[in-house]
Amino acid sequence: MSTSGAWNNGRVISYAHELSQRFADLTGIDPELRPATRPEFGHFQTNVALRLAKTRGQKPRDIAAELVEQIDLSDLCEPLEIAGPGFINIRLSEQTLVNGVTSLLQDSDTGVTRADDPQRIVIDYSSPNVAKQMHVGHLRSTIIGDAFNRVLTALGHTVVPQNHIGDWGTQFGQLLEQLDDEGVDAATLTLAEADDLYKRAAARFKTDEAFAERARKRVVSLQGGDPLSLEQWEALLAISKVGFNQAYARLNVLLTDDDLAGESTYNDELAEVAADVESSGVAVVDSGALCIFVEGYDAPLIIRKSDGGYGYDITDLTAIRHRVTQLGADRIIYVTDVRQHAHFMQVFAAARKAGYLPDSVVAEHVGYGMVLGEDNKPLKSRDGSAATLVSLLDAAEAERAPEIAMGAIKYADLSNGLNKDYVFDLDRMIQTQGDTGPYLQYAHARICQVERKAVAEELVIPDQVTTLAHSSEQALALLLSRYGQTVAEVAEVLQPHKLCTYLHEVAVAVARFYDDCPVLRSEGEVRSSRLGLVEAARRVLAHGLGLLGIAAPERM
RNA sequence: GCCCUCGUAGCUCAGGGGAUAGAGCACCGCUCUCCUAAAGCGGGUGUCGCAGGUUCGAAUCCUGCCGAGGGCGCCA
Repeated sequence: MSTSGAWNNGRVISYAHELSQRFADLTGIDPELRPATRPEFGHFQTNVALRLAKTRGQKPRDIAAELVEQIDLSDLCEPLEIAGPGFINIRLSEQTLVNGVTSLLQDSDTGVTRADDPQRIVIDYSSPNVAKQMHVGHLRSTIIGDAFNRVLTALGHTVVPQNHIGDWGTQFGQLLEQLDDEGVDAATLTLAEADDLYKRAAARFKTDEAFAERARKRVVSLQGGDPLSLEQWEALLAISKVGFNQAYARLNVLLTDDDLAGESTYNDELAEVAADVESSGVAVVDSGALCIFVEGYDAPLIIRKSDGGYGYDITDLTAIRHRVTQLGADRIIYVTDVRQHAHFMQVFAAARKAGYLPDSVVAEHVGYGMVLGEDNKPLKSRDGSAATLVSLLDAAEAERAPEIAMGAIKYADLSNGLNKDYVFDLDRMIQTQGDTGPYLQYAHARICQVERKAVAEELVIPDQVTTLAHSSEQALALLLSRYGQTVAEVAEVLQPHKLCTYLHEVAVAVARFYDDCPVLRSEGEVRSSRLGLVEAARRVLAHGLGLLGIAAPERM
């Protein structure tokens, strides 16, 4: 690779990677190549000389001079410069930037390179509760998980989404009793009506002891297979799916009914798993309950409750076993509320102990923070319960066209660090100024406009560029060359905001280029190259927004 | 009590061993007979919560403390 320049078997390669490799070959250490912190420092910088100074016992600037003498980057770069205490500053040549944009234009994957070792990756996300409306928390899980799905798929992995819906909890006893008491046929309800009915049932459960007793018994009979109860349960499931799918369609997420794998899925395996961990000695009976104690945690996982029932600990454990043995997962990603972090860490540890999660399989919990209202408290609806997902989508669509509104909401959610809470500020997120979804969409739409006019003038959108003389052209070209690497990083660290930050930088560079460099009013080779550059930028924006699940409209 | 996360500009947040700590918003100017001004350009702010330590170098790593939020046996 070290002599292949900007090309690698026709695939787009990262300059950062290439340069990094050459310094590593020469020095034997990671050069920690970084984008330059200031434009006058060039395009990239490395502190490798500073870091070698210690072991070599030489002055950093002397080492830098030595390295600059030895390394040959003339096929890619301008002459290297040594600055400050011993930094080596690297500036790519215009020809290198030109080649980079051309290779991007000729790459059907827009610079995203497929993984060498494609994996089967299970992502557990969305996970709404049956007979309840989706709320803000599900919004986050759904769009974050959807972004992971798209990013990992783009890198060539096989993603197996698992929508772990809450379809088997104790709430069903209350629901079914309430249905009977009100004489309601579950199949006739909407999801919102079912939600209301559940709220009435939950209120009664707290105050009406006779009702509570009936509800508890009803759970037992449902889980014992009572045909009438099962029929009602299935009806609730059916109307819930309708509601979920409406929300997924509006959000344009990839989930389908094929991805449903609710809690009830594992019901038949629970007794077997309990028996297994008990006989292997991984689980022990403590205070009447079957428990797995994990080092570092005071409280055990409750595999089987003292009353003989099963809870979520064993369901999650069994789900891991299923995902490893049946779904063939190499990596499992859970996208849930950050408050469940300790729970999943404990479940992973227990699963390793029980032999359900081999060391070869990576399990990760990605926790996200709360969505807050203007008052900095969890976002609530009028009645004090958590705000529904539908109400948020409605509010946004009242202000903007659907694909802009959804882009605004998704970008606002994905562009913050995941584990932080954020305030749902609709006015801010729908603006086209600032670090927002609509700003990125606008940058894309503007490029489309230029291209439409070009085509109307019977120009062709080229698949190569030949000259990039202006600093705004070069800045954009350099940024575009970092796209594939950025996507790969997001896949590794599971932090979508890094892609958001990158795409915002691209949009800013596009806007600046747009102001500085007329495309259609330029001529000849310059015009052709600018059309090519703008097309490369359009592809990166469209592709990147696509990975975030955000539409890239051609007009706004 | 134990554990986790967070504390960076007036506000919302990036950055997580390296050069003068960056964006966006807000505020004040400037730029359309010119591809969408839904934009761009210019203008200035910081005890990086506090105190020690490690290092040639710390916002970044370590320890302690302060502050905010969260989690800790039969709910999910």
